Amino acid sequence: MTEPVSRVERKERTRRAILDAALELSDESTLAAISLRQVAKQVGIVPTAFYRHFDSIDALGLALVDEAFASLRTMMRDIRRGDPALADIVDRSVSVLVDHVHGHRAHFLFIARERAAGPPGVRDEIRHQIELFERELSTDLARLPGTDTWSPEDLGVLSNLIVTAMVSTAESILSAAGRPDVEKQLVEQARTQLRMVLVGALNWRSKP
Amino acid sequence: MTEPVSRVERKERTRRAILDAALELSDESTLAAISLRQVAKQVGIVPTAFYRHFDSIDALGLALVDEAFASLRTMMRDIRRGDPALADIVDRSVSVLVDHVHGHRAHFLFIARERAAGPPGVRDEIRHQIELFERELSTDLARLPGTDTWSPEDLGVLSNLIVTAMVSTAESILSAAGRPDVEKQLVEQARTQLRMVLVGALNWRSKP
DNA sequence: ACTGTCAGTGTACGAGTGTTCACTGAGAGG
DNA sequence: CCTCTCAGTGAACACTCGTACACTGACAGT
Repeated sequence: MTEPVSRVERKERTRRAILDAALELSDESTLAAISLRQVAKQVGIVPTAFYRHFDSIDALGLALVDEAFASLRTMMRDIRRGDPALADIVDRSVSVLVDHVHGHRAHFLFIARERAAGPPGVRDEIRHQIELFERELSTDLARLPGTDTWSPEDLGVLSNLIVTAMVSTAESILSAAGRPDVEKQLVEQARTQLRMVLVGALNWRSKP
Repeated sequence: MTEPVSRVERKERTRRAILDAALELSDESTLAAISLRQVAKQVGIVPTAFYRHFDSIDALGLALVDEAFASLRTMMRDIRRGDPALADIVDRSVSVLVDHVHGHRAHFLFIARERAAGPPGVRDEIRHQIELFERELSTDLARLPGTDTWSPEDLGVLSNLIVTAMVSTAESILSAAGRPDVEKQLVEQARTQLRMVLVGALNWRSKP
């Protein structure tokens, strides 16, 4: 079963266990309210051993942010993959988002919490990553037909609106866990909102 | 100066001091990470005296939520007051929002944090209050001309989108404190987003 | 003037906190 | 084989934490 246990491999395994433990504890509390000792107890190591892997809880938080956004990036790739048929781009985007929220529930929960309440460094990093998403979306939108008359500024503004709506949708879905009817309604709402925004976009002229 | 100090008045004064202290401490941390003793020290009372006013930190949190949303309600009234001239309703709404964010910075900061990371009871209450705002906005929108063809569901969806965007704007402005140029840009972005949504709304037909 | 109420005090407790330090012992490299 | 590295140990430190308890003394009602 667990035969080849090299030294570095063992260390990496413990590191993972620490990350998972912190993620699990973040379910019920904030990172700022989690103690190094709680994490250590959950992992099954002595508190001081924690320092072999991270300098502080804050550093652990930054590592978790990296991890969470790495999985978000694969989500974006999933959305872009395949046809850019404008007709069902909305349905496709929303359903991929919902799938990822379910598949990476802990990560989304962590980001949602720490975005507002995490240590300053963690908050800044999350804000920065979300900003990167907006920029990516912006260049994607620029490739769409009908956006010729748009100024780059307006494209950015639109991207921000869409990303904000999707972040909000993800957070709502998280808090609707275990109530499939509520979730279904939220998904339908997200679809409608995207369509509304799209209708607005198609009738928009920059510098009106 | 401080002549008429009746008993109940003294108590109320201490209660206010506790609320203010908690609000101030929330600037740098989450309610869940704030200790009863920190609050007591800041107020200048002994820790056990805290219980004369609140059963727990959570109860304090709920009181703060009530207070914060009371001031938000006056904001809504400010927006509604006066002419419903559709032309400058956007500019008016945004500028009132910005004014209130500046005038009640601590309250907005508190809500933004606790909305995502507060104790469950506090989170639920905030969510509920925001939902009430959406409903209010929904009935306001229904009074606007051109919404005849709208279904009540779509009105709710649109309200949610607008409220979400405004909440996000408020949070962004909070984190842009001390950088007037960034704030100016955010305000302009909020205006543009509302206009985009409005354009979408005017071209919308329910059940397309 | 006498008395009851009650906001605030002071002490004490057991439990949990981050961080230090010297340590152990299994795996890696020569 | 023998040494070096280093993930994890365990005791000890000087705190902070929430809460229980008996208390004081100024105000309010009679």
